[in-house]
Amino acid sequence: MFSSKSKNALKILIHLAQRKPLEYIPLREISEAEDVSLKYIEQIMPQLVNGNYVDVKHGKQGGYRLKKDPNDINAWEILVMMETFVLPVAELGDPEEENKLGSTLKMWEDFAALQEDYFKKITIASLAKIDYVPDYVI
Amino acid sequence: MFSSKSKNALKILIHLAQRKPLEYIPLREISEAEDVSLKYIEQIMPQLVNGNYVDVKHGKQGGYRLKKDPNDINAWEILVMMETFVLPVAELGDPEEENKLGSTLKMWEDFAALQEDYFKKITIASLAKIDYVPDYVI
DNA sequence: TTTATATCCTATTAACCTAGTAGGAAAAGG
DNA sequence: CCTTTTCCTACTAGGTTAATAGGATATAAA
Repeated sequence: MFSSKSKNALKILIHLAQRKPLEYIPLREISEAEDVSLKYIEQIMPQLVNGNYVDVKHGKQGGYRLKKDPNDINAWEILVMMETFVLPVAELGDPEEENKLGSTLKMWEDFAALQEDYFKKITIASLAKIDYVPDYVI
Repeated sequence: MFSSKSKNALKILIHLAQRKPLEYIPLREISEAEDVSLKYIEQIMPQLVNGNYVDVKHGKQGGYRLKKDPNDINAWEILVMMETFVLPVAELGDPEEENKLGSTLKMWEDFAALQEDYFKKITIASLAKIDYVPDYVI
């Protein structure tokens, strides 16, 4: 199961993508619109800032805004950033550990690839149902 | 991430599929071969019995044996049986909850279907690399 | 009938993770 | 200086998992 942090991070990015570009949106508005507590949402934002997905402005009239074209953000990178693990089983990646999976190794590897491909094809723009996106050159 | 119960349940079924059919295999042997503690494996077996995948014989010369043709057991049904949740997000299934997912709903639904399809196509026989399986009519 | 072998049942522990809450500091505009 | 807003850090409660453990029960073989 994906965490509520992942789910909410996606919802936040979608919300920002649907708002007027280049305008700073305070968390209070997102919190009310998406029905997530302000305090909880506050914990998600630093990662989105750190990942260079959003821009911050402090103080009055401040808030967050998208820093990238939503066509250039895919769901997979957000999940990877927010989740502790995105692997179907912990053993993958370490050849020593992978041995323990025996004949199931390929099944898990192929599934991991399938999952990654699936989410990489989904963009924030497509989720936000945006057709045309103005310049995001900031 | 899938639990170690799921991983081990699959490995146990594969082990049984690779052994001589109709013969009872004691857990001690599986425990040693697959490097899982006897006590831990003991907790997994009741579910496999309950799901009608294996047959039990108590006492001396007892143990477990496959009750179904490994070609007729797929990985998905084992995962569903062993995991508390197999959904990518908890909201799926309940229309009220699904609303909270907003425009990400379809993404999660489609992924759930993709995952199910993927694992349903994988049989214990294929994992065990068995070509021909004798009668499992018990 | 005894003994060794096996499963069965139930409890417990430790570790980890997550979700959500909370308080107050710092930044910045008006 | 006041208000708005983010930032930082700590905390708590709850749930889940992995793994261990002890002893009861079943059964075949000697």
